[in-house]
Amino acid sequence: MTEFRRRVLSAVRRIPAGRVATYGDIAALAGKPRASRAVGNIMRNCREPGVPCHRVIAAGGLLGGYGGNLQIKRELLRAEGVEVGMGRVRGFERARWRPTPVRDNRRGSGRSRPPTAGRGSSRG
DNA sequence: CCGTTGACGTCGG
DNA sequence: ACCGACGCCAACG
Repeated sequence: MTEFRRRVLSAVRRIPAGRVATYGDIAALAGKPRASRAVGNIMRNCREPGVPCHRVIAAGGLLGGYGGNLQIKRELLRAEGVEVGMGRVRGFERARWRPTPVRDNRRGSGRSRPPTAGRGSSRG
């Protein structure tokens, strides 16, 4: 059990029913906004009880994957009130879990983009 | 919107 | 310990 791992599981557990979160969000909550992949891996072997890995979807509201049982994932979400379309969540932005509701005075900004380091750095 | 690219972290053989 | 695969994401052209 690594620090990252437990953080991810913890973040997923924090996802309330009727809402969804993306791998990137979970990864970010875990402290690694770039470890979205790792989150997927952790979810894959999601054997931990109480971890609603079905509430974790891909970016853009895409269901993502569920060991090929996307059907199950879809039903689970729908059972919680999350409308799911053709492999995509309806009102994804609405159902997107907001651990930090940016209900600040200013609007439009506030979302700091991660320093996508590497882009054009050393390739090959 | 599509294809390509760079990066993190974990699992399985 | 090494390598490939993965339920991915953001950015560029």
